[in-house]
Amino acid sequence: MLDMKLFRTETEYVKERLATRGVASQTIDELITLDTKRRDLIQETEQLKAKRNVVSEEIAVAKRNKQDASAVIAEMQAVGAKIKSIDAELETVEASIFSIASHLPNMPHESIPVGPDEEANVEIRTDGQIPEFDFEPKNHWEIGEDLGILDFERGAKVAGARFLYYVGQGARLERAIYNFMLDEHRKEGYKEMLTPYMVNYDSMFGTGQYPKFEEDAYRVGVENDMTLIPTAEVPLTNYYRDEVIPAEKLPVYFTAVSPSFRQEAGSAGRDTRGLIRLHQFNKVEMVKFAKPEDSYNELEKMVTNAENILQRLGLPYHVINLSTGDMGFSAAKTYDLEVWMPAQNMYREISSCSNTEAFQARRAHIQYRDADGKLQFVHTLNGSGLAVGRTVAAILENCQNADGTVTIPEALRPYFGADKIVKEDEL
RNA sequence: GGAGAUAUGGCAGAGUGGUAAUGCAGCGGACUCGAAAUCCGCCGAACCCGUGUUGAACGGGUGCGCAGGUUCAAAUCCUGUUAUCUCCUCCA
Repeated sequence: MLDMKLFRTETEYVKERLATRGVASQTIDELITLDTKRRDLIQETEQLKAKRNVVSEEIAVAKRNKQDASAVIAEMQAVGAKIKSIDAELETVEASIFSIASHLPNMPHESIPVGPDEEANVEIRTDGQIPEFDFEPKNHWEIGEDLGILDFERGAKVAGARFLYYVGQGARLERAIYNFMLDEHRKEGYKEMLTPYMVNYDSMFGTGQYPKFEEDAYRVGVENDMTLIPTAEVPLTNYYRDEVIPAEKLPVYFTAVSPSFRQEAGSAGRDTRGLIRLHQFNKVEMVKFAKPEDSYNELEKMVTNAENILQRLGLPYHVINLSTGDMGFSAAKTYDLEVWMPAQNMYREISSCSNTEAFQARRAHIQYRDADGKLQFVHTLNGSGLAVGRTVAAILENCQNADGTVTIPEALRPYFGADKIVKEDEL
């Protein structure tokens, strides 16, 4: 959520910045009209309430003195009715303001490329050696199925398309990867957490998924409305919802592994095979709460933390700065890490690190007291470190051998307990 | 799942229809070489609106877990709801 004051005071600037994210300037005009209306109504009702307070005191005095107050009371009944009708009107105006404001995306940071879509993204740097094969490299799902460590067929039977079983060494590889990632992040100062996998509406609102993207999430429960988390960012960021974080604790770093549940509405037909696009996948997440003046420095450090995982695993990748058109709803600036996938001969997203500035903090009411003791919104950041399923896919493809086995990256061997994946017994 | 209790500033804690006590903490001062203790004073209920400033102030409204309702007037009465605690039930 953006600061209403900004719309009033910096109207043209806000219009210009939000236009880069596809927000029509009429929407801002409408918002400002409603805001003016709101403030007029507030003044109107508050004057009447001030009168009511004064007269109520007079009535109290009269009653104490056993005097008749029925004439004044009758007069106040009319005032009360007027207040009620103005307040009702005010309520509808505020509801309109809320429904517009809560659907507006964050303002993009000055340093990001302007453009309508991913074509405008800018590559920042590349790292790692793209592997050369003296054989035709296989897709990761072929490798996984041939080795008997990924079972998509039975996943589809038991749950549906875009679900799978990891089998034997596959399950062990997944576990090795997220244990490795969590240990790395713990060393970098992140507090390891385990979070709820279902959250309430307010939490989904706080991080910006709701109300605009309700169709992307899995809603469960009839009596009490819960949502399966689409990312651990939601429970981690909402940890401090409606709280004031003591300034000396900032910055706060959290990390957690969790499943992420996504409907993938609108991506029918894309990435229908393999580990790239699933309704349920594991992800190690990083979340930070920082003072505004530190948040962009913290973003750079977070990207470094995600890159470190790829470097330790020896996976080639590049870092891109997302354009205004490709960025997520809550983000002011986002770096994506894309890992090289040999079989597809292209980079695929494996991490996304964003600074949302005060956008989420304003929705979720997460504050701290600055040096003057004033309440300020913190800045929140989130990043994947990394998507575990896609990491499995990248390892299978980049580390595959001609004989169909897969070599385990050095850093993972203590976690995996072997140096290569060999064919599983048939089940 | 059933029954009961509780929810008020940073903390503790009064307030059963007339418009949020008090204590601790905090800030300033007196006393003191200094501190503690003591005494005096101030401040404090996340917020919103207006005038003003740009991080001075003033005025008004709101605010007692949350959302509604009754009333001229609600922390107080009514309804719903959430969280916590205790007991029962169930369970890993």
